[in-house]
Amino acid sequence: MKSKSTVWEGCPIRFGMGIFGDKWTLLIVRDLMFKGKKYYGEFTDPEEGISTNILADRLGKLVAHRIIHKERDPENQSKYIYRLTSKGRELLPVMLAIIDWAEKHDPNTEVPKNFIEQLREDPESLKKEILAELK
Amino acid sequence: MKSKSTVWEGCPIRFGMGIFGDKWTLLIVRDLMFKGKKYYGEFTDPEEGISTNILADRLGKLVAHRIIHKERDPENQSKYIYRLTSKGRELLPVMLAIIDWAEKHDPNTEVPKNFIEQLREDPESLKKEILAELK
DNA sequence: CAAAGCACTTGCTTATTGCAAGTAGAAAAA
DNA sequence: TTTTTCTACTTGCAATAAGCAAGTGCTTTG
Repeated sequence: MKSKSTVWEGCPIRFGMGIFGDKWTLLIVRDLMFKGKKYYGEFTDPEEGISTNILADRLGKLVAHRIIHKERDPENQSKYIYRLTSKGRELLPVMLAIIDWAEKHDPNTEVPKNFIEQLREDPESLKKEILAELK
Repeated sequence: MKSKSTVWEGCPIRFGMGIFGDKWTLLIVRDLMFKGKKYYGEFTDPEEGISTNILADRLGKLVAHRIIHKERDPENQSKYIYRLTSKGRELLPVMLAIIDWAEKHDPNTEVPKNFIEQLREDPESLKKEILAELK
C-alpha cells in the first residue's frame, strides 16, 4: 500500500532514464565495470559498433554527471584514462540486476556460469570482489 | 578475476538495452509496478509527457517481449487492461536498484521515506509486498 | 441511430543517431 | 627539426526516431 499511486515529484526512475535512458550509456559503464576497459580507443569495439561521435558525447555526459572521471595516463602522457567514480561504482547493483534478469529471459545471453551462480547465491561477496578489482 | 575481460557473446546488458534502452519504456513499467496504472489513458499523464504514438509503440514492444500483457477489461468490454507478466514483475529488482541509486545521488528525487528505509533495511519484505499487490 | 469514449494512426516537423572523413595536439621516428 | 604516427575527438551529411496535433475506427451508451 505504501507504494501505490504515490506521486513521486522527483521520480527516481525518470532521473535514471535521464542519465542512462539510451542504448549506449550503460554499455560504456559495463566496459568500465566488468571488462577492465579504460582508454577511449577500447570502447570503440567494432563488434559493438558505437560511433565515435556518440562515444565522445556519452563519455562527456558521464563525466558531467560525475559517474566517470577522466585523467591523463601517468604512463603515457598522450593518453587519457577513464574510470568509474564512486557514484559510478554504485551502479553495480543496477548492472547486476539487469544481468540477473537478462540471464533468466534471454536464451542467447551467455554469462559465465560461476558468475551467475555467485550472483544468486552470494551477491554480496560478488559485489565486493568486483569493487575490489575496480580499486 | 572471474568478471574481467570476459567476452560475453550474448551480453546481458546489451540485451537489456535492446529492450529498455530508451527514455520511456521503464517509465511505463514503473507506472504498472508502483502506481497501479493499467489503462492506456492513464499512461498519458500530461506532466510526464509521453506522446500517444510513442506510448502505443512502447506498449506494443513490451507486449511483444512478453513483459506486459493486454486483455479486455472484464468490467468494461470497451477498455483494455495492461498488466505486468511474471517476466515484467521480475524487473522489480532492477527498478529498486535504480530507485536506490537515484535516491542517493539526486537531491531532487523524492522517494517516500518509509519506502527507502524498507528498501535498505529489508528489501525482501518490500519486494514481497509489492509483488503481492501486483497479485 | 447519434454521440461519446477509448485506443490507437497518420502526417509533419524537429531532434538524435549513424557513418565516413577530417583535424588538433603530443610523442616517436627519420 | 621535420615528418609520421598515435590518440582523442569534430564535422558534415544522410537516415532514423521522437514530438506534436489532428484524425480514424471500433465500441458502447443514451
